[in-house]
Amino acid sequence: MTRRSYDQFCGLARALDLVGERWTLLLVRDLSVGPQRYSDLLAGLPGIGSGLLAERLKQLEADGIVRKAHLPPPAAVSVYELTEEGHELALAMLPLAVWGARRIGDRDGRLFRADWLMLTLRSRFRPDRAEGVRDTYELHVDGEVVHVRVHDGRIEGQRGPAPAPADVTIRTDPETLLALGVGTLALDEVLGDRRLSVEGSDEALARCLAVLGS
Amino acid sequence: MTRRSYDQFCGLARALDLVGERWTLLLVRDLSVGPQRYSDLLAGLPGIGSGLLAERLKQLEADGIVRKAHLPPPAAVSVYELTEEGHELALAMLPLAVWGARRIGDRDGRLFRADWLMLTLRSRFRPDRAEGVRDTYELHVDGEVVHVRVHDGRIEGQRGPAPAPADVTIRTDPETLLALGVGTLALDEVLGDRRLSVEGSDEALARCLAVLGS
DNA sequence: CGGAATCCTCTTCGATACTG
DNA sequence: CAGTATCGAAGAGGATTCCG
Repeated sequence: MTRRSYDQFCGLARALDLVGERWTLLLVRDLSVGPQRYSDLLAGLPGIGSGLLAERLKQLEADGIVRKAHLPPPAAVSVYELTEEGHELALAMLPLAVWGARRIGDRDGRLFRADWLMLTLRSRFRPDRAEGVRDTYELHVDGEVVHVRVHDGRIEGQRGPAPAPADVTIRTDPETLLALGVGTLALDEVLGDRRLSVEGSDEALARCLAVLGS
Repeated sequence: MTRRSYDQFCGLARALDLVGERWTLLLVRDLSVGPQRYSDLLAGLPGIGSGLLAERLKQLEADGIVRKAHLPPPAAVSVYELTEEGHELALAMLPLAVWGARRIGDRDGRLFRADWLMLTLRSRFRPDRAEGVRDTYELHVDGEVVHVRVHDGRIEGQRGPAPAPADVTIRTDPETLLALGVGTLALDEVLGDRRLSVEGSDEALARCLAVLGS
């Protein structure tokens, strides 16, 4: 059970030794939005197979990238979550995700989950424009809801609807949102379009645009 | 010969479909320093196996990341080089390389090549401090020589010694240089140290430090 | 039912040998 | 030198079983 290694004194080779195997980075992606249970991870990655998921999680745990946490009763379930190192990794793989998003082509029947867009959304975040902003933006895409909270110059995504009424609510489709995320489409180009609809005060919308770099 | 795909409408999954297989990103790394012949690539990646190298190159070529070029006579050899897309990829994988470099531990007998440090070196480059700088820095590490040229606010690495006398020449060992590259060690900490020696005018050295973010 | 370990088949990898 | 061909070994995928 000794893991294969490139055995090179090189940062990239080392990173690939740790997280270069099949499924590993996608696991980190899914956990980067928030803790997940084993069965949620399994369901969220069609094709992985239970044994492989268990093995990958064990590796990530051994490497200090993922940690198992137990939610207090009455929930009393155990979840997997990223460690601090894991969150640094999630940040480091962002440019790769953006590179891929620019070459993604048409949807073409591929699986889609709204929380994957957290990645591209995070990549457009401009901390320098977020000073003093404390907003919640809700996103409806393809029947799913996610929201992001901006506060203290940071951005944080979550699955599901916002706990309190959102400052801005955006409804759109995966293709449009992805194009916005990678910058091949500007938000003003689709504002009056049927591909996208927006709710919220003009002020909040202006902040949203600024913070997300449009 | 149909390639396996995650089949997800997600930038990261798409990137991994394209370059997530074993050896692929290391190939891109090696080509990011300059064109290479088939046999050089093979020799530079111990363990890859000739068949796999040929297949990966074919895939990368089909995806527009790598291109085959024929050098004019009398050299008359064919080499592989990155396309524009390939160079964008090389840039996008940099943060991952830095993340890995911070977790690389001790050398411990692992293979090392000086040109791999081009990656971490590039990651420390500060274009904003490079205005008007037109320098060449030569690096001697572990018996190998590489050099970087800074001009027009850009940085470019090459294997081998600098064509003209370098403005700054640095001699050090892999561990020290990697630590400098990821920022766990500051250059002034080792300047008077036996781990590192420097040649060049004080002015050139000051520019070198500024441009490489020390 | 969540969280795996096991078994079996198929694909991919790694190493060497071979060819234009 | 630039690749193909071949083949045993390792890894992946899917279903089933086990355990609390």
